Amino acid sequence: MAVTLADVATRAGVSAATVSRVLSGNYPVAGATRTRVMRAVEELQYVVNGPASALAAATSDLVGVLVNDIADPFFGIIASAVQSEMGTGAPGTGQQKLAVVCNTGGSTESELTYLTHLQRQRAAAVVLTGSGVEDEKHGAALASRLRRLAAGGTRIVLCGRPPLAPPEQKPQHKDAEHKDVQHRHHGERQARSGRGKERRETLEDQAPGPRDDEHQASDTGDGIVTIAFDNRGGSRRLTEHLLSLGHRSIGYVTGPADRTTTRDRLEGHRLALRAGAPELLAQAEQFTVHGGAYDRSSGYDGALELLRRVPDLTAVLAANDTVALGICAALRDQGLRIPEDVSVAGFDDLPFSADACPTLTTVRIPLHDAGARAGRLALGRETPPPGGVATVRTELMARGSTAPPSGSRN
Amino acid sequence: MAVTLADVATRAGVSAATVSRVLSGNYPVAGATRTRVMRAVEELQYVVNGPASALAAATSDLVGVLVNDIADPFFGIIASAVQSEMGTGAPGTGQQKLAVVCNTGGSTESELTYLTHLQRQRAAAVVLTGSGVEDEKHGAALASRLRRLAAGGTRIVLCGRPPLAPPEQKPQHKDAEHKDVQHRHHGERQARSGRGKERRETLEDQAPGPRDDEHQASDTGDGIVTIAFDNRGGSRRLTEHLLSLGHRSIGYVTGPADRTTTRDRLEGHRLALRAGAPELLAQAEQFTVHGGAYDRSSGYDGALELLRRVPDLTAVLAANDTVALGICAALRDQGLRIPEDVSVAGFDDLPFSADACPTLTTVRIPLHDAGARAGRLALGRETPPPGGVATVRTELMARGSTAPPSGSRN
DNA sequence: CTGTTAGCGCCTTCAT
DNA sequence: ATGAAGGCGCTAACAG
Repeated sequence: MAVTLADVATRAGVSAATVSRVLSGNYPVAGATRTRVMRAVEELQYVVNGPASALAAATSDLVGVLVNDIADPFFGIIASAVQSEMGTGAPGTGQQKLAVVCNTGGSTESELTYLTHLQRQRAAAVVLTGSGVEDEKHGAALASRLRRLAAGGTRIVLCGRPPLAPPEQKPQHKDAEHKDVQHRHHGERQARSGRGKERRETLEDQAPGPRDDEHQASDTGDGIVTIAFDNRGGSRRLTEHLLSLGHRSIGYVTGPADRTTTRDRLEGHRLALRAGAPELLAQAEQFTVHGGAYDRSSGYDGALELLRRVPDLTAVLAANDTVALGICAALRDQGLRIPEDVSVAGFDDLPFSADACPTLTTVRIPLHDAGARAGRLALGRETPPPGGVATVRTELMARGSTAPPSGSRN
Repeated sequence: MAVTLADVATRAGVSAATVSRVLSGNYPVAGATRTRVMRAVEELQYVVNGPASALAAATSDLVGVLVNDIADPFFGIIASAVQSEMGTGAPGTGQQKLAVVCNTGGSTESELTYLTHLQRQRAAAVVLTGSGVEDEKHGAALASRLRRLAAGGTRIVLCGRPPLAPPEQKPQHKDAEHKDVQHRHHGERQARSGRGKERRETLEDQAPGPRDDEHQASDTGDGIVTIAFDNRGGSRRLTEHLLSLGHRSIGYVTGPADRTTTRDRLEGHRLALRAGAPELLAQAEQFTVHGGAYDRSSGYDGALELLRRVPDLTAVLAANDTVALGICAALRDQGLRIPEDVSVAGFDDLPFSADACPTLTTVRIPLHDAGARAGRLALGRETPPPGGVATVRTELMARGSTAPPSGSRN
C-alpha cells in the first residue's frame, strides 16, 4: 500500500539498511549515496512507518503530558512550557521529542487510560500535571502503574502535585482514615499517610516564607521526579495578608474536595488562622464552602452560599483565580462592591487576573518555569533535585481586590 | 525485557493467537479460556506493545489535534471539546480513540513536523484548529501533505480555518500577488487565490447576517472536512454595532498579519465601513495597527500606537479578547475611561470576557460546539456537511465596554 | 562505507 | 474454538 523503505532502497539502488542509516543520520554514509537516497525519498514522498520503526528500535520519541483540564490556562501554560523544551536537537536528526498533551478531565479512569496508552507506545517520558486525586484506591493504582512505567525506562515527572507516597506501606487503620476525611478541615487532621510530623504545631514560630520541607523525606528511589508547588505557603501568606488588613470574617470557597491542591491551600489558610487569629478556627467550617470544581460557577454559587451563612463577610478566598472571578460576579450581583464591601483573592495569577475587575489579589505560581523544568527533567536534560523533589516558590500578588474592611455595610 | 504476548500465552496455557483474540475481543473465544487468559494478563501486568500491534494491524487509535497556542483558552476549549467526543465505545473494547493535542506555537515548521509524526504513527484522524498561515509556499506544502494523509486513510478536519484551496492551480502571476499583499488592507484586494468573485462589491445590499457562501465552491472531493468560523460576518456586525452607536473614529489592532483569521476579521470590519460609513475607508490604514500576536502585549502596544496616530479615537476593535484586555490596560494607563472615553471590543467571547473590567463587548464563537463537531467528524460519526464545509455562526455580545462616544474628552 | 541477516511483538489467514 | 506459521516495515548487529 504505502511506500516502504524497500521501495526507496530499490529506487536509489541501495539496500534498505543504507536508507535507514541515511534517514536516522546516526551512521556514516557516503555523500553521494546520501543525496541519491534523499532524492528517492523526495520523489516517493516516503514517510517512515512509526510503529515499525518503534518496534525495531524499541524506543519512541513520544512524551505524554497529562492535564486535568486543557481549557484551563493553568494547564495550558504548563503544557506549553513543557513542550517548549522538547524542540532541541537539529530537526533532521530525529532528536526531537514530541510532546502530546492528554486531557484527563480530572477523571482518574481517564488518567489511567492515557497512562496505559502511553505505556503501550513505550513513551519516552510522561509528565503529570496539576493536583492529583486523593483517593486511596486510585492513588495506589496510579503509583504502581507509574513505578512500572519508570521501571520500563519511561521517565516520570510530577508537576504541581505532591510526590508519590512510598510503595511498601500497606493501608493501615482504615477507620482512622475515614474519620480523618470528615474532620480534615478542622485543622487537626493527621499528617499525610506515612509521613507524620508534629512540627506543624510550632509553625507560629516560623517566618512566613516558603516551606520546602514538607516533602523532603519522600525520595522513594524510584527515579520519579516531582516539582511541587508551594500551595500551602502561598495560601498561608495570602491569609496573613487579609488578617493584616484587619479582616476577621473570611470566607473560603475551595476546589473539589478530593484534590491535593485543594487540601494544601486550605491547610495553608488554616495554618495562618491558627497563627494569627486562632479564635477564628472554631467557626472555620462555617466559613468554608466546598466548591465542586475549579470553575467560575463554583465561585459564583459558593459566594452566594457564603453570604447566606455569613451576612457580615468581609473577605473571600478562592480556590483559584477562575473561582475568584465567579465570586466577584456573585458579589457584584448582590450589590456589593469589591474591595470596599468585600475583599476577594484568587490563586495562581493567571494572565487574566491582572485585567480583572478590580485587579485580582492572588498568589503567583511560576507555571511556565515549572513546566519548562518539568520538560527538561523529562528529557533527562537536567539533573533531578536532591531527594527527587523540588518545591517552587509562590509569591503574593497584592492588588486591587483586597483592602481593609470598611466596618460598615448596607 | 517487558512481558509479551507469548509470556501471557505460556502462563495461561494457550497459544499467543488465543491471547490476541481475547484481548482484541473481535473473535469468539470460549468463556473459560477467556477468563484464564485475563487472569494471566492481570498477574503479569501485561500491556500490549503498541508499535508491534500497530505494525501488524496497520491501524492506530491516535487522533491528533493541532493547535496554535495551547496556553490560549481559545484552543483549549476547542481541544477539550474534540477530546470529549473520543470516549465512545466500551472502555475494554479498545474502541476508544486517543486524542493528543499538539502545540505548534503557530509555527508552520512545527505544524509540518507534527503532521509528519502523526503520519508516521498512521493516525486515525487529525484535526487542525485555528487560523492557518497565509504563506503560499507553506499553504501548498500543507495542502499536499494533508491530501496525502487523507489518501492514506487518515481523516482530516479543519476547524476554525478556511478550507484548503483546490490543488491543481499553479501559482499564477506572482507579481500581482505581491502587490496585493501591500494593498490588501484598503478593502480592494483581490479575492483569494483561485476563487475570484465580484459579488463582494454589492455587499451593501445584503442583510448583515452570517455569510456562509464564501467557501461553497471549494469541495475538492478529497474528503477533507472543514468547520469554518464566520469571522467576517461577526466582525462586520461588531463594526456595525459601533457605527450605530455613533462612532466615527474607530481603531483596529489586528492579529498577526499572515493569518487567515486576521484577514477575515479585518475584511468584515472593512465591509461594514464600506456599507455604513464609506467616508472612513480612505483613512482606514491609519486606523489599523497590525499586532504581532494574539496576545495582551500586542493589544497594549497597539493601543498606544493608535492613540499616538489618532488622538481623538473613540473606539478600538481588537483581534481577539486577549488583545482587547491589553488595549483596555493601555487605555486605563493613559487615564482614559472605558467606555466613557473609548469603547473597546474583542472577539471570541472567551470565558474571562464577561468578567473583564468593564465587561467586554465581543463576538461569540461557539467554540465548544465547533470542536465537538470536529471530533465527531474526525471519528466518522457524523456525516460531513454538503460540500465538505460548514460555517458556524457567530453572535454579537454587546456588553459594558462599548457605549456611544461622549463627544468631549480631556 | 555498504549489504546481509535476523529478529522486534503482534495479528491473521489457514489448518486442525 | 484453538494452534501454527508467515509477515507487517524497520533497525541493528555482523560481515565484507
